[in-house]
Amino acid sequence: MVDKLGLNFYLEEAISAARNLLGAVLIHETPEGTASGIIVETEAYLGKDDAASHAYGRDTRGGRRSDAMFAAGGHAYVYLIYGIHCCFNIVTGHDGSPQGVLIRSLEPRDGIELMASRRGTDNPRLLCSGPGRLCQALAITRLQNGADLTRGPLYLTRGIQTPRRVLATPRIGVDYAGGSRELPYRFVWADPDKIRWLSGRKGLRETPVKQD
DNA sequence: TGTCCGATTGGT
DNA sequence: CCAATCGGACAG
Repeated sequence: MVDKLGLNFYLEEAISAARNLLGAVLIHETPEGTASGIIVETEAYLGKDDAASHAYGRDTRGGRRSDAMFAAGGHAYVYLIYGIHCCFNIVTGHDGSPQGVLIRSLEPRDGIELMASRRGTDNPRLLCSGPGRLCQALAITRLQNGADLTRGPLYLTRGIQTPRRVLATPRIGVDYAGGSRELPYRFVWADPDKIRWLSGRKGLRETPVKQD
């Protein structure tokens, strides 16, 4: 178990965090074994002014599904979508500021056999390309909602590689969000060896994002 | 209590 | 293109 990302990393704003999370490694250690992947696709979701966000129109917690988004950065927000799949978010910012980063795709790294078993497929491209798929591959469920990512078996580490090419595109599946629909809050690692792991190829000709 | 629908996925 | 499957959000 190596250098977990610490609290300071998670306190930044969701948009810059979403960009900076590309290349980090998401790891889940379970009794079955350890599974991990390199983050290659993210989306930022902001607070009460972002119509695509589950925190839209909200200033405070209120016994709702999205309450975990109000936690301090470094916690998990996991929710069930379509009654079937889970989606995993990394909460960012300070306590009371509801924002987070949806992890949309990973490049599979450790525990590939375990992930294949959980996913019911050997096709490496179908293991972690998509928010629901990666949750199944890493055994992330609503039990992890609110989990502290700086302590415990679900955590991140700094990756080895640094993205050379990053694109920003509109977020996927938020056509209901009116004016927020077109905001370029989806970030994809667009280098040739990473594109194959993305959940979709749409919008890959959008705004290039300045590198570090 | 009742209705509507989703930050998705997999199969026709 | 469409069904799966269920709980959150909101109207009444």
